[in-house]
Amino acid sequence: MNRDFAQAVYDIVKLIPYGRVTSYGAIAKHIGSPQSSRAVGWLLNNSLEYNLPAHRVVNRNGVLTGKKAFSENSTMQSRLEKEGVEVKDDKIVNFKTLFWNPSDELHYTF
DNA sequence: GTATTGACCGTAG
DNA sequence: TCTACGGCCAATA
Repeated sequence: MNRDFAQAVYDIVKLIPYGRVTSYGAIAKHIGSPQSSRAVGWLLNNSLEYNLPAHRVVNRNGVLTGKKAFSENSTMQSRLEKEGVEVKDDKIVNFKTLFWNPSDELHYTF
């Protein structure tokens, strides 16, 4: 597997603050491959065992497209709601407000 | 080495 | 506003 790519994705996901969310595209863009959002999603699916806050990562519309990847079909939504994120019909209500841009954390500079 | 799949995204009609 | 298509990247068969 492309270790560098995977590592970068995992590191960024780990930086997502409590109660905030981001998108696959934003992560991919921050890494340097704006078109690799699919790979990001794939990697997250394979990193459920890594103890990452993967539930804070959704698609560009704020929809919980990856909820079915979790053990229970409602695990993702439950965790988000537990963090104060309002979820309605599988999508984040205040997505635009809760959205966390990785660029805000300038720890990562490419 | 080729084909297919997947937690996606942007553009065009 | 909604749908369709193509493209991109990593992993698997």
